Amino acid sequence: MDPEDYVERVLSVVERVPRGRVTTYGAIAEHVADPRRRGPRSVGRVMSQQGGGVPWWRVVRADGSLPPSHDDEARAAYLEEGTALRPSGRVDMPRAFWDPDDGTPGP
DNA sequence: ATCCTGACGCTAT
DNA sequence: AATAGCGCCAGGA
Repeated sequence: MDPEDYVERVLSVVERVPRGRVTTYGAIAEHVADPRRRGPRSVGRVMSQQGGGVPWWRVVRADGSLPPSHDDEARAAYLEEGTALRPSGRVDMPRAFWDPDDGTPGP
C-alpha cells in the first residue's frame, strides 16, 4: 500500500466524523488497520502534517484531551457545533465519541 | 543500521 | 487532575 493511500484513508475517516461528535487517534488507527503502518502515533503524524484540510478538531486523544497546539480553536469549534464538553474543558467522550466502524459498515 | 523525536495509549503514582 | 514511565511505530538526520 502506498503511503499516499494511507494518508487518504485517515483523512477520509476524519471527514466522516459527524458535526458535534469526535473520534480518537486510536479508533482511526484500528479502522484503517494498515498492516504496515499501525498505531495511533502514525495517525497523529498524518494529522500534524496534512490535517489542515479536514475537521482536525474532531480528532482527540482517547481520554478526551483536546488536540495539542490548537486547543483554543478546537474549543471554539466545539461551542459552535455543540460538542458535549465536561466542566474540565475536555470532551465528554461517552456522549461525543463516534466510532468509525459504526458509521461505515463494511461489506 | 542507530539515535532522536512525537497531534498516542495505558497504568501507576 | 497532573506527571511519569513504558510500549509502540514511522520519519528524518
